[in-house]
Amino acid sequence: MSATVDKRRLILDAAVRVFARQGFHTCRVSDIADEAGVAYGLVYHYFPSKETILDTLFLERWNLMLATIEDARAADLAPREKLQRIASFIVESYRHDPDVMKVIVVEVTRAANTFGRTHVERIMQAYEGIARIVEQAQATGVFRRDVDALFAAQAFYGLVEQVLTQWIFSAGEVSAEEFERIKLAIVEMICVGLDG
Amino acid sequence: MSATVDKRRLILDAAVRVFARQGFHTCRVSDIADEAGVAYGLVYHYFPSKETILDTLFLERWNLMLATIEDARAADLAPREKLQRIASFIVESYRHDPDVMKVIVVEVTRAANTFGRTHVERIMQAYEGIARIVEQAQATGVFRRDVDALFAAQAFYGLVEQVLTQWIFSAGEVSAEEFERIKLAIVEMICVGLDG
DNA sequence: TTACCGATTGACTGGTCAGTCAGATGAACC
DNA sequence: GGTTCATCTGACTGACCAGTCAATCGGTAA
Repeated sequence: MSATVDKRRLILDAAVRVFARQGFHTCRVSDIADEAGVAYGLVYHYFPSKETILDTLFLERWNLMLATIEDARAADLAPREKLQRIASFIVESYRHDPDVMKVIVVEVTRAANTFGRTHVERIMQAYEGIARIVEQAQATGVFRRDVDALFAAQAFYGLVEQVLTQWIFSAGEVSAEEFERIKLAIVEMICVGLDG
Repeated sequence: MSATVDKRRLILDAAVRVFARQGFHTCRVSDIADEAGVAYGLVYHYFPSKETILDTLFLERWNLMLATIEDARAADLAPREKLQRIASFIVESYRHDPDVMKVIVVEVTRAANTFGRTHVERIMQAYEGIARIVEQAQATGVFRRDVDALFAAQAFYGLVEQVLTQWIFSAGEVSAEEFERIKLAIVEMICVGLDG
């Protein structure tokens, strides 16, 4: 760790870009090294394996997410505002660094079935945190009681992830208005539904 | 194509199991051949590449899905029943062959970003079909008009996919009651929302 | 019986790439 | 100058695997 540049960080940031562009399985470790402007071997000085890099990237962001969910849950706010905070956090995460969210959604969340049993647990923690918010709202009568809380949490998270997927697919720039509009639309959709 | 066994079909079915178990990138073509009880070379007699096998599996099922969506849209039913048909089709698809749905959710959506631009288009067709159902329901006043139809379609599909993901995660058997319960819960959630 | 041809076999090849390692660099300190 | 140690370098290796291909099998028809 020098005063000039943190090479470890440099490698992580490069890896995000490469994973987002080429996909985890398709890219080579040398691509990451090149993108970071660093020698091949240095990657293995800081990380024991290619997969560890992906794990690190995922955990850095996901832990922030879990913290946000817990903060929202514990906050003195209406249930709707709590969900709003979480939706906003995820949308802002994408806005600030689309590549990280793309990698998380495409490479980790979806792939968690095939490998990394560890991550499944961490991913579930997010659902459970959101479910707890729903339960509390049901207890106070703000939300209907005849919906399973975990199911509601899945609906919420599923919608958010779908929105990100849509942005990832379209590959074009998303406008500031779109970000703000969607943030509100997500919560509105989940709370009120389609019936007119 | 003999009267005894269709080897091509045998290979496709084996591939589904292998992809679901090991993941597309992680498995070897020889794993597929072994699983099918067929010589390695025969795989390449029927398919030009490993990726083509995945494409074929995806298209077989996705085309059924697009047909179901179009049928539902054109049917003389309440909008809610139309959505119900689609949700039921996907849930039943999972019930009947979880491996196929797992591969589609996990591998194809992932691949759609990195390569296979073709698939993105086909995937979008599903959203658009659902969106058309929503639009029609908005036109007749059954659904609220202040929700973007494509966004509503995403919410619907996102929830369904999330439910599948949950079942894939849990890796245990899902009961018949659970399947029926969830089918209804999906549509209820999308139409009515959480507000009490 | 023979000739033909698609189905089937599995050994082999050529290229790829994750991870290793022996050594270079340079900063800090004596 | 010399010693030490973390940082850094990139050529190399060993394993792996998608895809090829020459050979064999077996059914059909002349």
